[in-house]
Amino acid sequence: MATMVEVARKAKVSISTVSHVLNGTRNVEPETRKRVLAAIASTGYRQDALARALRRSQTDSIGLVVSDAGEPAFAEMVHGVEHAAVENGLTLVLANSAENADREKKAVQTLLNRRVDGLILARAAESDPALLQALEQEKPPTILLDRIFSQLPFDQVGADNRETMRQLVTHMIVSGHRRFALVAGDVRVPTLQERMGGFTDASLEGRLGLDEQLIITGTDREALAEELGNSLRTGQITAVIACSTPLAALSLRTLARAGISTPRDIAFATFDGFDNSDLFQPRVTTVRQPAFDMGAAAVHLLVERLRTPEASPRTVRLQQRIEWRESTEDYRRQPAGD
Amino acid sequence: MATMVEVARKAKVSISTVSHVLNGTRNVEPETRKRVLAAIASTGYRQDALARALRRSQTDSIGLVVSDAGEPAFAEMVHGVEHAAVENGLTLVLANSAENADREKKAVQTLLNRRVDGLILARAAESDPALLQALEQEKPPTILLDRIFSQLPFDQVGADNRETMRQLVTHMIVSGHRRFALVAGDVRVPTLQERMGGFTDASLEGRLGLDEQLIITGTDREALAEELGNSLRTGQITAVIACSTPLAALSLRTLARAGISTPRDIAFATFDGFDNSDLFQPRVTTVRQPAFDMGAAAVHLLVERLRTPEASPRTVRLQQRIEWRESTEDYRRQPAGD
DNA sequence: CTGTTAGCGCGTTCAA
DNA sequence: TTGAACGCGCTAACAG
Repeated sequence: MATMVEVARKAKVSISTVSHVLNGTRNVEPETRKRVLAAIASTGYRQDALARALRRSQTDSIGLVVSDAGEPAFAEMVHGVEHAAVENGLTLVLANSAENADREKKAVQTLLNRRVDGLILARAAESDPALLQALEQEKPPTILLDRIFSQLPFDQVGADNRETMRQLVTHMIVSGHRRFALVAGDVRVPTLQERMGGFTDASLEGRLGLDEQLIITGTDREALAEELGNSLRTGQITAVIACSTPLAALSLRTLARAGISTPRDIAFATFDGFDNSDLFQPRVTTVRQPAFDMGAAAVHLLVERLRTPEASPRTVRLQQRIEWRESTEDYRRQPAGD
Repeated sequence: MATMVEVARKAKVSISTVSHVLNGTRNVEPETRKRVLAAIASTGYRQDALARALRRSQTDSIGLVVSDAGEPAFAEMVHGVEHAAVENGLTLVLANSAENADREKKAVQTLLNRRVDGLILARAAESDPALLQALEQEKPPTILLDRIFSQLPFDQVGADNRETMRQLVTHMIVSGHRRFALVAGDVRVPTLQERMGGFTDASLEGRLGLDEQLIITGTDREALAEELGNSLRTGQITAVIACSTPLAALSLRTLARAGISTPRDIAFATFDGFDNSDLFQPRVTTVRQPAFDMGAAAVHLLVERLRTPEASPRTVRLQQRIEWRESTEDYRRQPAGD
């Protein structure tokens, strides 16, 4: 690899001149600039971003830690982050915590060692609280993505999970449902907690009895499926709501095993959901996360933060859209009480 | 940020000793090592990967350029690459070319400027041939992922697209189909070309007439849909095969618009396909790409290449699995000729 | 077993 | 308008 020295020699200038034409950081005689450019072309010189970063103490790169690169919603977020990053002249360094506190910590360490200019964290469910405290100490510019912890002094971007869930459930109550099963999953995850919160809100407003709201929580898929299956078998429940894509898959599978189909026998809705839902049966009513936009928003917040490090933290909540489909349409069965 | 100098001073040793306990690169008295470790902890020192990389001319990072971060198959590849990367102590720098030659070139430039130790490329369809030539010149360790160009002197990993398509079509011919529509899409993409090749192979072996193999190629979605729609309306075709997820979506949508349903009226199969296919109707027969494994394989090849730069290039083809489902099962209509 | 020191390739002051 | 020279933080060769 050619370095500046070779370019300088070839162009018969000093390396400082080369640097300046490269960065446009001071005026240089058109004539000499031309010579330099020619020398660059002929040597195949390429600026060493490492040395440059070391010297400027700025890498023009950001780190992104996602908790599950597998889920489509996260993949879209990554996509959005990458897109907005290049738009802002930033390179993206990606790490995956696989929902594991230890890997998450290591990932953050690695990224910090690489001197990324900023960090975007979609935190793991069992994330070590100490991690965030440590970050508060060192205060590298950090954005929390998707999973919002409201009392934290960080910039954050998420979706209005609680409100959207409230709307979803309210609508279903209005159309006659009274006995719900909410497949909530791991409620240590703030996102899922918010969704559960929205369900509770709507239940209160709709004056649902406690026995009419079955909330299924937990980490173990088998256990979740079994609990759902059992309660389905009572025949009371008229609507199932899943709080994430994996929970939806699990729920649909459980429904199928129990010989229950939607929308004929039961109503069904989910958050996040599946791609191309309108091509397939059952057409599932889905709360779509603006995942791409969330990723992009995180980058924008980060860029802002880099510009004004002392500004007070902001939380951005993006709106979600409810895509109503047949799985919640065909409600005919009325609960016994009516 | 604390530097080695501060750690050294605090531990009353030289910076070289600090470096050596950090990297375990030479023996050091347990006593002094302890002092150093203590100093590191108390200063909150963190090794600067930039300076280290500059000095060693090795970044322990790899660059990945994907052509469409949106498609699930690519998302899975990214996932696989990331996973295998950390396993090998490598950090992943991600870029997206969005199927655009220009962005792809810029991405490669950026990555090279960052002095990544190696490159993994899932190339864009309209990728500039000059790009690869340039790479051959500079020869940074490079792996071509998913889209294989057989005559190129690079390590490559792909799937056995041709063979799998041949099997798929042969099986369908055997079960009685004779009039196919292949939605092939942009056949400049090697992957899609291979799949088309497999279709032709099977047609030959199955003695299909030329009028019995409708191959729909092109870039414009509208045009593809229209051509498929038109040929569907002739009522001759008994099987549609889509060569990628977006093409499958487009095909299913076209079928729906034409009032044709699978498997009742027509057989349907696709490559790549949709997540959780077994939960939804129609249950689509799908050739599943081992995307995660392909990503991981690319990293392994890269690590090998870094170890032995002069070894001759290898091409790895991973096997694909055909997931047979109902969309190809229910074949009753026989072509008029039988 | 430990310390001194010369760069890695750049950006940036200071002087001319 | 240009050049000389220092140092970012680190590794590794050399010396002791």
